[in-house]
Amino acid sequence: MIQNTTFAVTVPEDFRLAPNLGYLSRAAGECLHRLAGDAIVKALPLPGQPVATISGGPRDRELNITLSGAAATDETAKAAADYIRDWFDLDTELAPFYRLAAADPLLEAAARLHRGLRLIGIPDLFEALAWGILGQQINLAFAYTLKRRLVEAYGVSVPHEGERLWTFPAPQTIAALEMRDLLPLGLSVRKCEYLIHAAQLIADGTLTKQKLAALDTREAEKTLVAIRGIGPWTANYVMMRCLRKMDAFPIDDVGLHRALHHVTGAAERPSRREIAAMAAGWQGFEAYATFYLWRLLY
DNA sequence: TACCAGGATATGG
DNA sequence: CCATATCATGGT
Repeated sequence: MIQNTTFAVTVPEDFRLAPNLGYLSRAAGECLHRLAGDAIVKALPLPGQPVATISGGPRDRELNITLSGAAATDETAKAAADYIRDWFDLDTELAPFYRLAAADPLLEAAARLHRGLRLIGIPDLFEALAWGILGQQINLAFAYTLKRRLVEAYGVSVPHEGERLWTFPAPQTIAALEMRDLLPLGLSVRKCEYLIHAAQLIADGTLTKQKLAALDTREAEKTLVAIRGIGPWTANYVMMRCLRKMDAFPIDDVGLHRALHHVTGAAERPSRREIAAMAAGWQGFEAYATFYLWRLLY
Protein backbone atom coordinates (compact mmCIF):
# COMPACT_ATOMS: atom_id res chain seq x y z
CA MET A 1 0.00 0.00 0.00
CA ILE A 2 1.45 3.32 -1.07
CA GLN A 3 1.13 6.02 1.48
CA ASN A 4 0.61 9.63 0.50
CA THR A 5 2.20 12.56 2.19
CA THR A 6 1.00 16.12 2.28
CA PHE A 7 2.80 19.34 3.01
CA ALA A 8 2.59 23.06 2.30
CA VAL A 9 4.81 25.32 0.24
CA THR A 10 4.85 28.98 1.13
CA VAL A 11 4.31 31.36 -1.76
CA PRO A 12 5.22 35.04 -1.95
CA GLU A 13 2.66 37.78 -1.58
CA ASP A 14 2.61 38.53 -5.31
CA PHE A 15 1.70 34.96 -6.22
CA ARG A 16 -1.78 34.07 -7.41
CA LEU A 17 -2.72 30.55 -8.43
CA ALA A 18 -5.20 31.46 -11.18
CA PRO A 19 -2.84 33.03 -13.74
CA ASN A 20 -0.36 30.22 -13.22
CA LEU A 21 -3.09 27.66 -13.85
CA GLY A 22 -3.97 29.69 -16.91
CA TYR A 23 -0.46 29.39 -18.23
CA LEU A 24 -0.20 25.69 -17.44
CA SER A 25 -3.48 24.94 -19.19
CA ARG A 26 -2.65 26.90 -22.32
CA ALA A 27 -1.30 24.02 -24.31
CA ALA A 28 -3.68 21.21 -25.08
CA GLY A 29 -0.76 19.11 -26.22
CA GLU A 30 1.31 19.39 -23.06
CA CYS A 31 2.22 15.92 -21.87
CA LEU A 32 4.31 16.54 -18.74
CA HIS A 33 1.55 17.73 -16.45
CA ARG A 34 -2.20 17.81 -16.42
CA LEU A 35 -4.87 19.81 -14.67
CA ALA A 36 -7.54 18.23 -12.53
CA GLY A 37 -9.95 21.01 -11.74
CA ASP A 38 -7.91 23.62 -9.94
CA ALA A 39 -5.13 21.18 -9.13
CA ILE A 40 -1.95 20.52 -11.09
CA VAL A 41 -0.78 16.93 -11.35
CA LYS A 42 2.78 16.16 -12.40
CA ALA A 43 5.24 13.31 -12.13
CA LEU A 44 8.31 15.08 -10.84
CA PRO A 45 11.64 14.28 -12.51
CA LEU A 46 13.18 13.19 -9.22
CA PRO A 47 14.30 9.81 -7.89
CA GLY A 48 11.27 7.56 -7.62
CA GLN A 49 9.24 9.92 -9.81
CA PRO A 50 6.87 11.08 -7.08
CA VAL A 51 3.55 12.35 -8.36
CA ALA A 52 2.72 15.78 -6.99
CA THR A 53 -0.79 17.13 -6.82
CA ILE A 54 -0.58 20.87 -6.31
CA SER A 55 -3.54 22.97 -5.26
CA GLY A 56 -4.32 26.19 -3.48
CA GLY A 57 -3.75 25.76 0.21
CA PRO A 58 -6.40 26.20 2.84
CA ARG A 59 -4.49 29.27 3.92
CA ASP A 60 -3.40 32.23 1.90
CA ARG A 61 0.16 32.26 0.68
CA GLU A 62 0.41 28.50 0.71
CA LEU A 63 0.23 25.76 -1.86
CA ASN A 64 -0.92 22.36 -0.78
CA ILE A 65 1.20 19.50 -2.10
CA THR A 66 0.25 15.84 -1.99
CA LEU A 67 2.85 13.29 -3.01
CA SER A 68 2.03 9.79 -4.12
CA GLY A 69 3.67 7.02 -6.06
CA ALA A 70 7.00 7.07 -4.23
CA ALA A 71 8.28 6.34 -0.81
CA ALA A 72 7.08 9.20 1.33
CA THR A 73 10.40 10.02 2.92
CA ASP A 74 11.37 13.42 4.24
CA GLU A 75 14.06 13.49 1.61
CA THR A 76 11.53 13.00 -1.17
CA ALA A 77 9.28 15.68 0.25
CA LYS A 78 12.14 18.14 0.46
CA ALA A 79 13.27 17.46 -3.10
CA ALA A 80 9.69 17.86 -4.30
CA ALA A 81 9.28 21.14 -2.44
CA ASP A 82 12.53 22.42 -3.94
CA TYR A 83 11.43 21.40 -7.42
CA ILE A 84 8.09 23.15 -7.02
CA ARG A 85 9.71 26.32 -5.66
CA ASP A 86 11.95 26.35 -8.71
CA TRP A 87 9.19 25.41 -11.18
CA PHE A 88 7.01 28.33 -10.03
CA ASP A 89 9.93 30.68 -9.43
CA LEU A 90 8.72 31.34 -5.91
CA ASP A 91 11.93 32.97 -4.72
CA THR A 92 12.03 35.91 -7.10
CA GLU A 93 10.89 39.27 -5.79
CA LEU A 94 8.45 40.62 -8.37
CA ALA A 95 7.55 43.99 -6.89
CA PRO A 96 10.27 45.82 -8.88
CA PHE A 97 9.00 44.25 -12.10
CA TYR A 98 5.44 45.31 -11.33
CA ARG A 99 6.63 48.84 -10.62
CA LEU A 100 8.39 49.15 -13.93
CA ALA A 101 5.55 47.43 -15.79
CA ALA A 102 2.96 49.79 -14.35
CA ALA A 103 4.86 52.70 -15.86
CA ASP A 104 5.48 51.02 -19.22
CA PRO A 105 2.65 51.17 -21.77
CA LEU A 106 3.95 48.02 -23.44
CA LEU A 107 3.83 45.95 -20.26
CA GLU A 108 1.02 47.55 -18.29
CA ALA A 109 -1.84 45.48 -19.69
CA ALA A 110 0.00 42.17 -19.53
CA ALA A 111 1.13 42.79 -15.96
CA ARG A 112 -2.37 43.81 -14.90
CA LEU A 113 -4.17 40.96 -16.66
CA HIS A 114 -1.81 38.26 -15.41
CA ARG A 115 -0.76 39.68 -12.07
CA GLY A 116 0.51 36.90 -9.86
CA LEU A 117 1.87 34.86 -12.75
CA ARG A 118 5.34 33.48 -12.16
CA LEU A 119 7.83 32.59 -14.87
CA ILE A 120 7.08 28.88 -14.99
CA GLY A 121 10.40 27.12 -15.34
CA ILE A 122 11.89 24.01 -16.84
CA PRO A 123 14.22 23.03 -14.00
CA ASP A 124 15.88 20.14 -15.84
CA LEU A 125 18.62 21.41 -18.16
CA PHE A 126 18.23 18.72 -20.80
CA GLU A 127 14.48 19.15 -20.90
CA ALA A 128 14.89 22.90 -21.32
CA LEU A 129 17.48 22.55 -24.09
CA ALA A 130 15.47 19.87 -25.85
CA TRP A 131 12.28 21.90 -25.67
CA GLY A 132 14.14 24.85 -27.13
CA ILE A 133 15.51 22.76 -29.98
CA LEU A 134 12.14 21.19 -30.67
CA GLY A 135 10.52 24.62 -30.77
CA GLN A 136 12.91 26.12 -33.30
CA GLN A 137 11.18 27.42 -36.41
CA ILE A 138 7.97 25.41 -36.12
CA ASN A 139 4.59 26.33 -34.73
CA LEU A 140 3.96 25.57 -31.09
CA ALA A 141 1.25 23.03 -31.77
CA PHE A 142 3.67 20.94 -33.79
CA ALA A 143 6.38 21.42 -31.17
CA TYR A 144 4.04 19.93 -28.58
CA THR A 145 3.31 17.05 -30.91
CA LEU A 146 7.01 16.33 -31.32
CA LYS A 147 7.57 16.57 -27.57
CA ARG A 148 4.75 14.14 -26.87
CA ARG A 149 6.12 11.63 -29.37
CA LEU A 150 9.60 11.93 -27.88
CA VAL A 151 8.33 11.58 -24.33
CA GLU A 152 6.11 8.60 -25.10
CA ALA A 153 8.89 6.89 -27.03
CA TYR A 154 11.81 7.47 -24.65
CA GLY A 155 10.46 8.94 -21.42
CA VAL A 156 9.46 7.10 -18.29
CA SER A 157 5.90 6.88 -17.05
CA VAL A 158 4.33 6.15 -13.72
CA PRO A 159 0.76 5.00 -13.26
CA HIS A 160 -1.54 7.40 -11.49
CA GLU A 161 -5.27 7.02 -11.03
CA GLY A 162 -5.71 4.84 -14.03
CA GLU A 163 -3.49 6.75 -16.43
CA ARG A 164 0.18 7.28 -17.06
CA LEU A 165 2.12 10.36 -16.11
CA TRP A 166 5.34 10.96 -17.99
CA THR A 167 8.71 12.45 -17.25
CA PHE A 168 11.03 13.74 -19.93
CA PRO A 169 13.60 11.31 -21.39
CA ALA A 170 16.97 11.22 -19.65
CA PRO A 171 19.89 12.70 -21.60
CA GLN A 172 21.66 9.33 -21.30
CA THR A 173 18.76 7.73 -23.16
CA ILE A 174 18.76 10.24 -26.02
CA ALA A 175 22.57 10.32 -26.17
CA ALA A 176 22.59 6.63 -27.02
CA LEU A 177 20.20 7.00 -29.97
CA GLU A 178 20.91 7.21 -33.67
CA MET A 179 19.27 9.58 -36.07
CA ARG A 180 17.13 6.74 -37.43
CA ASP A 181 15.57 6.36 -34.00
CA LEU A 182 14.29 9.93 -33.92
CA LEU A 183 13.45 10.62 -37.57
CA PRO A 184 10.27 8.49 -37.43
CA LEU A 185 8.96 10.81 -34.72
CA GLY A 186 8.84 13.63 -37.25
CA LEU A 187 11.96 15.50 -36.20
CA SER A 188 14.01 16.99 -38.99
CA VAL A 189 17.52 15.71 -39.61
CA ARG A 190 18.86 18.84 -37.97
CA LYS A 191 16.67 18.57 -34.88
CA CYS A 192 17.87 14.97 -34.49
CA GLU A 193 21.51 16.04 -34.73
CA TYR A 194 21.09 18.93 -32.33
CA LEU A 195 19.12 16.91 -29.80
CA ILE A 196 21.44 13.90 -29.72
CA HIS A 197 24.51 16.10 -29.53
CA ALA A 198 23.09 18.18 -26.67
CA ALA A 199 22.13 14.98 -24.86
CA GLN A 200 25.69 13.69 -25.22
CA LEU A 201 27.17 16.88 -23.79
CA ILE A 202 24.94 16.61 -20.75
CA ALA A 203 25.32 12.85 -20.40
CA ASP A 204 29.11 13.05 -20.40
CA GLY A 205 29.17 15.90 -17.92
CA THR A 206 30.57 18.52 -20.28
CA LEU A 207 27.49 20.64 -19.83
CA THR A 208 25.86 20.96 -16.42
CA LYS A 209 23.25 23.27 -15.00
CA GLN A 210 25.51 24.01 -12.07
CA LYS A 211 28.40 25.16 -14.26
CA LEU A 212 26.13 27.34 -16.41
CA ALA A 213 24.39 28.82 -13.40
CA ALA A 214 27.74 29.93 -12.01
CA LEU A 215 28.36 32.10 -15.06
CA ASP A 216 26.91 35.53 -15.63
CA THR A 217 24.32 35.88 -18.36
CA ARG A 218 26.72 36.93 -21.09
CA GLU A 219 29.15 34.11 -20.33
CA ALA A 220 26.40 31.52 -20.11
CA GLU A 221 25.04 32.70 -23.45
CA LYS A 222 28.47 32.38 -25.05
CA THR A 223 28.86 28.87 -23.67
CA LEU A 224 25.46 27.80 -24.95
CA VAL A 225 25.75 29.42 -28.38
CA ALA A 226 29.03 27.59 -28.92
CA ILE A 227 27.05 24.35 -28.97
CA ARG A 228 25.89 23.22 -32.39
CA GLY A 229 22.21 23.90 -32.84
CA ILE A 230 22.02 26.38 -29.98
CA GLY A 231 21.68 29.92 -31.30
CA PRO A 232 20.89 33.15 -29.48
CA TRP A 233 17.18 32.41 -29.26
CA THR A 234 17.59 28.94 -27.72
CA ALA A 235 20.35 30.11 -25.40
CA ASN A 236 18.24 32.93 -24.00
CA TYR A 237 15.19 30.72 -23.83
CA VAL A 238 17.11 28.19 -21.72
CA MET A 239 18.55 30.95 -19.55
CA MET A 240 15.04 32.27 -18.94
CA ARG A 241 13.32 29.03 -18.14
CA CYS A 242 16.05 26.90 -16.60
CA LEU A 243 18.94 29.02 -15.40
CA ARG A 244 16.64 31.74 -14.08
CA LYS A 245 18.65 34.55 -15.59
CA MET A 246 16.14 37.37 -15.29
CA ASP A 247 18.04 39.49 -17.81
CA ALA A 248 17.92 36.77 -20.47
CA PHE A 249 16.08 38.13 -23.48
CA PRO A 250 15.19 36.11 -26.58
CA ILE A 251 14.96 39.22 -28.71
CA ASP A 252 14.59 37.23 -31.93
CA ASP A 253 11.50 35.42 -30.69
CA VAL A 254 8.61 35.55 -33.14
CA GLY A 255 6.08 35.38 -30.34
CA LEU A 256 7.68 38.40 -28.68
CA HIS A 257 7.55 40.23 -32.00
CA ARG A 258 3.88 39.40 -32.45
CA ALA A 259 3.04 40.45 -28.90
CA LEU A 260 4.84 43.78 -29.26
CA HIS A 261 3.20 44.29 -32.63
CA HIS A 262 -0.12 43.75 -30.89
CA VAL A 263 0.46 46.11 -27.96
CA THR A 264 1.96 48.90 -30.04
CA GLY A 265 -0.77 48.75 -32.65
CA ALA A 266 1.88 49.49 -35.26
CA ALA A 267 1.27 48.63 -38.89
CA GLU A 268 4.13 46.18 -38.97
CA ARG A 269 6.06 44.03 -36.57
CA PRO A 270 8.83 45.89 -34.79
CA SER A 271 12.40 45.54 -35.95
CA ARG A 272 15.12 44.15 -33.75
CA ARG A 273 16.44 47.67 -33.25
CA GLU A 274 13.01 48.95 -32.22
CA ILE A 275 12.59 46.09 -29.76
CA ALA A 276 15.96 46.85 -28.20
CA ALA A 277 14.77 50.43 -27.66
CA MET A 278 11.44 49.26 -26.20
CA ALA A 279 13.27 46.99 -23.77
CA ALA A 280 15.73 49.64 -22.60
CA GLY A 281 13.78 50.10 -19.37
CA TRP A 282 13.36 46.41 -18.65
CA GLN A 283 16.92 45.80 -17.49
CA GLY A 284 17.08 42.94 -15.08
CA PHE A 285 13.54 41.85 -15.90
CA GLU A 286 13.68 41.12 -19.62
CA ALA A 287 12.74 37.51 -18.96
CA TYR A 288 9.60 38.42 -17.05
CA ALA A 289 8.67 41.07 -19.59
CA THR A 290 8.94 38.48 -22.35
CA PHE A 291 7.02 35.85 -20.42
CA TYR A 292 4.17 38.25 -19.64
CA LEU A 293 4.05 39.53 -23.22
CA TRP A 294 3.75 35.95 -24.48
CA ARG A 295 0.64 35.61 -22.37
CA LEU A 296 -1.08 38.16 -24.57
CA LEU A 297 -0.89 35.63 -27.38
CA TYR A 298 -0.88 32.06 -26.14
C1' DT B 1 -3.47 25.98 -50.69
C1' DA B 2 -0.10 29.06 -49.63
C1' DC B 3 1.98 30.86 -45.83
C1' DC B 4 4.07 30.60 -41.58
C1' DA B 5 5.98 28.91 -37.30
C1' DG B 6 8.55 30.61 -29.64
C1' DG B 7 15.62 29.41 -35.54
C1' DA B 8 20.28 27.80 -36.83
C1' DT B 9 23.98 27.26 -39.94
C1' DA B 10 26.66 28.23 -43.93
C1' DT B 11 28.18 31.41 -47.15
C1' DG B 12 29.28 35.82 -49.31
C1' DG B 13 29.73 40.70 -49.01
C1' DC C 1 28.29 43.12 -38.75
C1' DC C 2 24.29 42.37 -42.34
C1' DA C 3 21.75 39.88 -46.14
C1' DT C 4 20.55 35.59 -48.29
C1' DA C 5 19.84 30.66 -49.16
C1' DT C 6 18.68 26.36 -47.16
C1' DC C 7 16.60 23.23 -44.09
C1' DA C 8 11.88 20.87 -43.38
C1' DT C 9 7.08 19.65 -41.76
C1' DG C 10 2.68 20.19 -39.79
C1' DG C 11 -1.05 23.72 -38.48
C1' DT C 12 -4.33 27.01 -39.87
